[in-house]
Parts: sequence; structure tokens; C-alpha cells
Amino acid sequence: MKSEPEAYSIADLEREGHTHWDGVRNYQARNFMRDDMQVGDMVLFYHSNATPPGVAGIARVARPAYPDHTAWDPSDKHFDAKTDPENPRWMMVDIEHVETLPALVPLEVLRNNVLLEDMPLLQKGQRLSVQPVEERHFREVLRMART
DNA sequence: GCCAACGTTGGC
DNA sequence: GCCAACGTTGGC
Repeated sequence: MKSEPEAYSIADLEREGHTHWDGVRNYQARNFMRDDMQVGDMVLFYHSNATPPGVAGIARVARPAYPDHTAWDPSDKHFDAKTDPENPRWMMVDIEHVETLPALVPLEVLRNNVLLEDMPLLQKGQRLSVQPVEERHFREVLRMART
């Protein structure tokens, strides 16, 4: 899961303990949350639009997908006038903090690891804020974070 | 259904 | 700030 640290960082998650992942307004990203994320699933917390960008921590899914109420709040940045509360369009999950990595694993370092070359995050043009991670990639990123 | 215009993401 | 990539919108 990606977040711009100026908006919400791993430090924010560590301080709060858990959060709901509101504001996703992309159907593919929503579908991953709604269809594929289960309580207990582990999450790489990625800092996007950062200097440098990279994996900053680990979280865990704490609640399966449910309607994102911010879609109906006209004062919210991600308000969507076309979504009907009777038929929710946008969903979110809750995540809880697991670990703030001792040091960020930069995107550039990830790109230099051949074991990660087919990781979705690193594919050209990909920009989904929620995307799947294979276990082998997850483990490799953690191994890199610990060395 | 096609596609141009526009908006967003996010690395650099 | 620039720009590539991609998604959405809306006219036709």
C-alpha cells in the first residue's frame, strides 16, 4: 500500500496503531482491497512521492473491506457525488502497525535486486496505490531491510 | 464504440 | 517543474 508520507506516513501509523485506508478512488485498487485482502494479510507500507521513495514499514490487515464513508462527505478531498450510500462504490480496509523499518528500503535499491524484477511495484507504468505482493517478494524486501 | 481532452500518479 | 503512463469523461 502506498502513501505519500506528507499525507500519512509509517510514523503516523505507528503513533496511531491502526487506521482506515480511505480515499482510494481507483477501481483496480478497490478490487484488490475488496476481493483479495483478508484479516491477517501482511502489507508493505510504501512511501511514494518521497525523497527517496521506498518501503518504510510493515502493517497487517485488521478489518476486511467495508464502505468508505468519506465518499459521501462533501468536505472530504475524495468526495464522490455520484456514489449512492445505498450502493457503495468505494471501499476501504483497516490496517494496523506491525513494524517501522530501521531504514527505508529505497525504490532504487529494490530495482537493483534481480529477485524483485517481476514484482508488480517495479513494473513500468504501474501506479496503483494498492497492489498485490507475492510472498517471495515480500520476504526478499524484508531480508533487504534487515541487512 | 471510438477517441480526444483532461486529470492524476509518481519518479526523476 | 517535467513528463510518461494510465484512467476517466463526454461528444459524436
